[in-house]
Amino acid sequence: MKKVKLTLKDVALKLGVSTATISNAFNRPDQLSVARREEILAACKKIGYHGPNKAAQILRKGHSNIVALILADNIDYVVSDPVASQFIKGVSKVLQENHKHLLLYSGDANSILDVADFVDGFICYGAPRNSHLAEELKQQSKPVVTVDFNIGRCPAINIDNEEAAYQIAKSTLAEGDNVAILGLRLINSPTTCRIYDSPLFDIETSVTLRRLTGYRRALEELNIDIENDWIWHIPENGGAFSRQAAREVLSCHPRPNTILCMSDIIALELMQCANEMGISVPEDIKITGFDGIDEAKRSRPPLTTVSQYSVEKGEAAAQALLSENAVSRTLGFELYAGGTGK
Amino acid sequence: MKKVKLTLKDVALKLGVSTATISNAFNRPDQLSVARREEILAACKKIGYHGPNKAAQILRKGHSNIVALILADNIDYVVSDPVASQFIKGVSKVLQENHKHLLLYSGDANSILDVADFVDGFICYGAPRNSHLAEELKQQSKPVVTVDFNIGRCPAINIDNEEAAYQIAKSTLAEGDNVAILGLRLINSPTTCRIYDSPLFDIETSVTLRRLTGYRRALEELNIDIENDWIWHIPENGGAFSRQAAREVLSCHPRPNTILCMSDIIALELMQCANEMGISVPEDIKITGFDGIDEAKRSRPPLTTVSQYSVEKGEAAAQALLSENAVSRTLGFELYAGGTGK
DNA sequence: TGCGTTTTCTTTATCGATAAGTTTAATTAC
DNA sequence: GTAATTAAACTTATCGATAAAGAAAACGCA
Repeated sequence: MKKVKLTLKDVALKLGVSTATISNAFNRPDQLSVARREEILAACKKIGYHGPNKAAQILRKGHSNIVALILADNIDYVVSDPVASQFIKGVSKVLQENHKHLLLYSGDANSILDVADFVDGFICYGAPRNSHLAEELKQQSKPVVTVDFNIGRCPAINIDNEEAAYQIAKSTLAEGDNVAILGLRLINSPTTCRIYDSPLFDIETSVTLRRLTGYRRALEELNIDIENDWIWHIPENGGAFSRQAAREVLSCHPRPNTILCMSDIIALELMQCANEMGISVPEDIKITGFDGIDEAKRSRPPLTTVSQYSVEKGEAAAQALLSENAVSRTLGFELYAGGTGK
Repeated sequence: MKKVKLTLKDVALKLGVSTATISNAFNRPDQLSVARREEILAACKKIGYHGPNKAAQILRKGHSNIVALILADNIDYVVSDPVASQFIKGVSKVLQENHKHLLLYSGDANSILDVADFVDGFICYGAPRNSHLAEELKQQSKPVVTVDFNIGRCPAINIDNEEAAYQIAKSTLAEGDNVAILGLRLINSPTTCRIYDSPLFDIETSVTLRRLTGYRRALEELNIDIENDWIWHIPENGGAFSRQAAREVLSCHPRPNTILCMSDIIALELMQCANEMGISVPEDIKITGFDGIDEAKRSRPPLTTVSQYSVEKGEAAAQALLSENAVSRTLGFELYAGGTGK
């Protein structure tokens, strides 16, 4: 058994035709007779030539069928987050249908230039916290689609975070409520804390700040005041960070009777804490989440939250990238009336 | 602003040196004087040349820094599965540390030949159900690491599924128990059902069959008989399929007092069903899971299960792929005594 | 000064294909 | 039967780099 790698040239030589003909047999059937084509393909199979080398094709053709999905956060964090997972699911589904491959790329890494030469485009999920990367994205000549933020010159997929937050808050709150907010990534701090007077992130790139705006609008309409020490900043959407905020807020005197959480993970952690501390939901405190992950539906009582259609978001992003003249889209959301908000 | 793509040649011409020198400036610093190198690098930055084209490098150098992670199941399913997510997390961590990129590849797709020409190696997570792919893997000339199964000629990362299942069963069961098993992927059926006399999958490639063997060993030691109609097959580790099995098993007369589940997802679904039906855990039935996902620890009562170190598994797989002379490894596990098994 | 060695840089073949442009063969037209 | 047209195959420049081998300059040492 020969272990040598066969090339187009070898095959051409062996079959006594030109390399162009072999190449055409594989990618341009109209350039040669059907009989010859089948003959060649059969011969290739026989001698173990599996088709043109992809690396060479990438160079020559200028595209690779690889799409890079840039995750603003660490990959290792993102895959554990149900919302992001669902998004990836949607992306990968559409890519597979179109015979494209998915390169998972962390925005933490230095630069997208590492892959820009060979991928066919970028989907960027979440505003990069690395400003360097944001700049590179803007200057990309390859197609780019942004999700949950926009950079102007390319299609963006969003939901109306402000409106969604407004609605969930409005549907839960009642005049006279004593409200706290467990926020996600509001200020530049690596630890969980109240926001006090810290400068907030840029509302242009931060989905969670738009949610805050929505909450505030609802609060205003109900004449409820909320001060900054009733708003928590949680740096990452994970159990440990959320747990600390949950403990703090539940230990307050007086304890708020309504807590708006900017993610389901946070809300679920809060529910568990409440349970451990003997506080009943929703009798003692009302809780709302955001995202609509599966686990929220399995909790007892089920979490009152906003469903984002994360899978559809992924699909929309991938479709936008693959289509020639895609436009930005704002996708819908849906209130999910669980049992924790009334 | 010129929009042309600069090449090594252009740069060389502009700077009045050879292409080789520019190339060396970027990848082989020892081949030219420090002064010249800095001069060149500075000039490149100035004219907007960001370094050698990666597509061309891949062809010429024969490697790409891309590692393909082949998922036996659909990607879209896998990213929603906590165990797989944790695994991916581990893989991506190690790859990032080594400046490699991660290509997520679904085993459902026709063939790995689509990417074999340019990736540096494969990590295959779970035995491919597509036998075609299994064959291709065996014949790969690129490095391959298998996880949760082995194909002989390349390093494999496993845990001792049989022993783990044996231990969790042994620690939970008592003589005289009336036992059912909710199994995962035991027979070739797309629907949830009891296994009856259907032929089981191959124990060589199926982790869950090894778990079954472990359970059986424990049952034998306790003189507990179990018949095939007390063993369910669930085709995928997801809510809907599990729910059906859960309903069925809980509706049996007489109802088993101990149910061994081959995944935490299944066990959690079972707990929820039990709850809805007014059956208490562990008073009325004891339940064990398998995997040790986070949600299992958050459930009430926490699930009694076996923790696999999925993240570590991912790390080990990636390390094995990257190291020259890697060997197969069997990783450890740990019993997690929740409140559902005693 | 002369000869061997080392450093620095250049020349050139090569990685494996594709697509535009040509040539040759086959078909149709009249 | 010959010109015009179409189909089928071939030639070759090119995609953008790298690495081996070679040339030139600089250096060391008697």
